[in-house]
Amino acid sequence: MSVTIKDIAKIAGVSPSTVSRVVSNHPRISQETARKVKAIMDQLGYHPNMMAKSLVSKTTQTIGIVLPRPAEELFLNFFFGELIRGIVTQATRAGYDMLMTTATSDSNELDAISRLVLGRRVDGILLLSSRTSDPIIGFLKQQNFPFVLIGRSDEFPDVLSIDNNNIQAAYDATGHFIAQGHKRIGFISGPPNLVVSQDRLAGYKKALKEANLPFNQEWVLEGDLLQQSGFRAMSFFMSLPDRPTALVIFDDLLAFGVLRGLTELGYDVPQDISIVSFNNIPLSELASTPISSVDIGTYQLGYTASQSLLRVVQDEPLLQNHIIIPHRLIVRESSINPSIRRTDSK
Amino acid sequence: MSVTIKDIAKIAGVSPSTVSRVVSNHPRISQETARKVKAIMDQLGYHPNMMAKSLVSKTTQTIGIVLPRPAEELFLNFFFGELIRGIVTQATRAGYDMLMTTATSDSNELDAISRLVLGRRVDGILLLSSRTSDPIIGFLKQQNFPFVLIGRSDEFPDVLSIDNNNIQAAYDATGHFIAQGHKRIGFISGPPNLVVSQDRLAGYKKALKEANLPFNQEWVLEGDLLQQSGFRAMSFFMSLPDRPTALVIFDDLLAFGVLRGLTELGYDVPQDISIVSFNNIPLSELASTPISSVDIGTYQLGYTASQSLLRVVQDEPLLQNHIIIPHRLIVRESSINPSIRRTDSK
DNA sequence: ATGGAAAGTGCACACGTTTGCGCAAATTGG
DNA sequence: CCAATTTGCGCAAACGTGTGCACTTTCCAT
Repeated sequence: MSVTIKDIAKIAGVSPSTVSRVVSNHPRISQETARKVKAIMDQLGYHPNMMAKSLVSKTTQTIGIVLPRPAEELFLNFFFGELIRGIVTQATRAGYDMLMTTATSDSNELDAISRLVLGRRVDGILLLSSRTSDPIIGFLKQQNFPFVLIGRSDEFPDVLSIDNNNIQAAYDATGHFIAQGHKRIGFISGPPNLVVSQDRLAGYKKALKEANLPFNQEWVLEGDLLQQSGFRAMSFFMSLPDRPTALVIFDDLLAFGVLRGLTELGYDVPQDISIVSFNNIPLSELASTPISSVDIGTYQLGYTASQSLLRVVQDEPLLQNHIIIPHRLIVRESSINPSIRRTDSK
Repeated sequence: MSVTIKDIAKIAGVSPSTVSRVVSNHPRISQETARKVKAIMDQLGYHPNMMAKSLVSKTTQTIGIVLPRPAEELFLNFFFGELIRGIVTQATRAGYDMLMTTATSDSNELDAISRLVLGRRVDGILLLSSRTSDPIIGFLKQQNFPFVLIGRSDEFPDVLSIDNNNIQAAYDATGHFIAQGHKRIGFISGPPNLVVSQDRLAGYKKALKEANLPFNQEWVLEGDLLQQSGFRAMSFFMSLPDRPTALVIFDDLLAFGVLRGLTELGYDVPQDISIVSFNNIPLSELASTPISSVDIGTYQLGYTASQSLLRVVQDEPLLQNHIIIPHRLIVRESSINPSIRRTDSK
């Protein structure tokens, strides 16, 4: 049995209300009573029961995140760990805890969310990925429940969101190859239902167009977030009679798969084929050929998202509805082809 | 305002008690009433308020984890993401959520724990790392609060724990070099206050001893969990007049740092120096020289720990107090030195 | 028919807090 | 010195749910 406010009250010879007011530093409590009650609390090791507190205050000091797919697939990608690192750091600093649950399949993700929301377990929700069409957003809006989206929603443009400018990011990455004189640039995309996949594809197309390079549908493949699909995409590209000389790849883990496959097949990176990818996980620079990658400030993304959510939850004014975290192309060996360079400078 | 049990009761023309019994499938409720009440619940979209439920049932359907250090340092290492992946997957399957918080410094970790425990926010706690001396364990035991330790406690041998046999693991890794004829084998350890660091060091010593190789204190360095310290350790080793030909390294991330440093200095792995490390993060095989690593079943570690904890929480019998997850040395290029091989087979 | 058990439901209280309101005592100002 | 205000505290209700107990009704066996 843990010690309650009533126990304290009884011993201190005051009413439970008074004890409650002491813990919440109510102004109309005398110095003396406060001291006496606090002493007893310390002595008995009192800690407020958060469940009771939440029940009446209708607030939980907790934010929720729902991992968008079975966690198993998800955490394989370093990206999410980094995101969560940002979130939990900020939340903790602000005195909030983080409740994490996961959908066991794509279909019951909404169930998982409503368990948290309608069960009043959390004060706000952080959405970790944005799909092109997402019933969850509609649900949360309808419930008028505080949430922040990491990513972007085309369906609901007024939703609070933290994102990168992924169009620009892909534009930069592709432009990096164009500047080197590459004419045949392929693209390995992410899951097609993610907004970020579409944005990066759009940036790729935009760069090609501005450089008057033809867009070749055969040079665009879909991947997921795992190495294997990078490997598969690579195999396909290399089997083409007219294959690209450079690849823009949706994610570092995919790029690792591509790199590995190319090496196994005896191709040289960046000599035979150059690659650049996104997210810049810490190990990109430690690959057999250090991988050029667009750093999207993953940690910052999570940290800022948590910060915005807590602002909303606490009814503080939000400076802007959409925050863009800056990106930066980190050029490493995988995307600098010396031979092409030479051709250029001639 | 969300719909409560009372609302349902009023509409259905029954008492709140009856509704409560319907949701919990109490046997002594007539089929008819149950159907009627359930229909109304569906129609109004009833969801039980978990806070109220927890208050009376004294159970939260939640397990807690406290990240042992500031989350920032922690998640940089892939290991923890993998661990959490195992935990959250199992917990979700069992119908539990996971509450995550973090200590903002080493000193207030106990505060973070007691917030969860004494605030009755969680039903059980998972301890992610085991230090040689840890006040948290004493606290939890004294509170008689359910918890499971990932690792091992020498102070409290009866504590429920999930661990690897790290002594054997390091013994195997070291033995792998000894078998190849290496005589000068160095060791880069982890944080000295972790039990796992000590175990692996012990396994290393044991292997040396059995092979009648001298133990050289100069060849044992302490690192942390980050690349940089791997780099530093490597620099030191290479500056020695009489330096090791093989290194056993506490963690993959450290190994990445070592590998990178060696490459930068123009040394060849495994020719000039062979390395083997622990944890086998997915990227180990994708390093410039694929890194040999002892796979400790990280995901399994988390999954099993969560499973054990939930058993305890639900008062189910536990089959054993200490579970050992098997390890396996994955040999890759970084630890196979062809030249030494040749010498051996002659 | 009759007694006893079983089924079905409601009452009232409990869980540990917060908070509006009321009241007495202390303080203030003219 | 008295009225008006302020200060300090307790009462009681509320938050949404669970559950022991009692009560009525139905069922079954004798």
